Amino acid sequence: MLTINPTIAHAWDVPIAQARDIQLALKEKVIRQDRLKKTLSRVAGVDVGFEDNGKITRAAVAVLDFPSLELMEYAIARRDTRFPYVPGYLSFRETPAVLDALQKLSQLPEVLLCDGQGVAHPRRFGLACHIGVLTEIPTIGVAKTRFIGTHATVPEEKGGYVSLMDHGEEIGAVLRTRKGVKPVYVSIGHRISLPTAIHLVMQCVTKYRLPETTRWSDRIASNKTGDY
DNA sequence: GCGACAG
DNA sequence: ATCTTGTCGC
Repeated sequence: MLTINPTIAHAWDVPIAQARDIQLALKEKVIRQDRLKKTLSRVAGVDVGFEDNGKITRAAVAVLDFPSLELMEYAIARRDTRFPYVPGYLSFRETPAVLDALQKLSQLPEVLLCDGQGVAHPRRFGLACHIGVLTEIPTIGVAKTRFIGTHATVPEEKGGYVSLMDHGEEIGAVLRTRKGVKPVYVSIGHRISLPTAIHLVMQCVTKYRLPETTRWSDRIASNKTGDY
């Protein structure tokens, strides 16, 4: 089951200024080194969607067997949306529902790929970090578009990548998961190093741009087509 | 002051 | 995120 350290648990329905304080306090808890199982057997993806013009937040977690990437289990959770979308504070809008979904799983995943940034964030505490620090599950941020940072031209071949930089600091990697597709933005969430995160994301990719973990959670979170 | 801005 | 059709390219 999912247990959150009461020492770091906090309110979600807070003003932006307080959300910022929470980020500044929790960013110190982020572990940027590998603290995950050597041999993985369960990897998961999490994504969030909305219903009723945004009134309802819906989170979906898809757990896949590793390395076969076959869907093993999934969970969906819905709750009233309480926080607006404000760049830099996405986690305050989406995390509550994500925690609910994780709580429904029969077994927690050994690593979780999140749909958004990890430390590639203005205060180095994006969605993936927030979910990771609260749950202690190793997490990786896999975003479809850039939020902050600059980078050189990304090599065209599959698996090619360059550092995502911000004020001289490496905050992530811009990774070409397939030849001829737009790259994805990978960053540390919690309990994993960037090299390991990049490698793991590639291990979760088959024939599409996005890793299977996020493809499954996307599909489940948005009630789309697909058998599962 | 003027843009940029995860989902 | 979500609203939405056809269309260009491999």
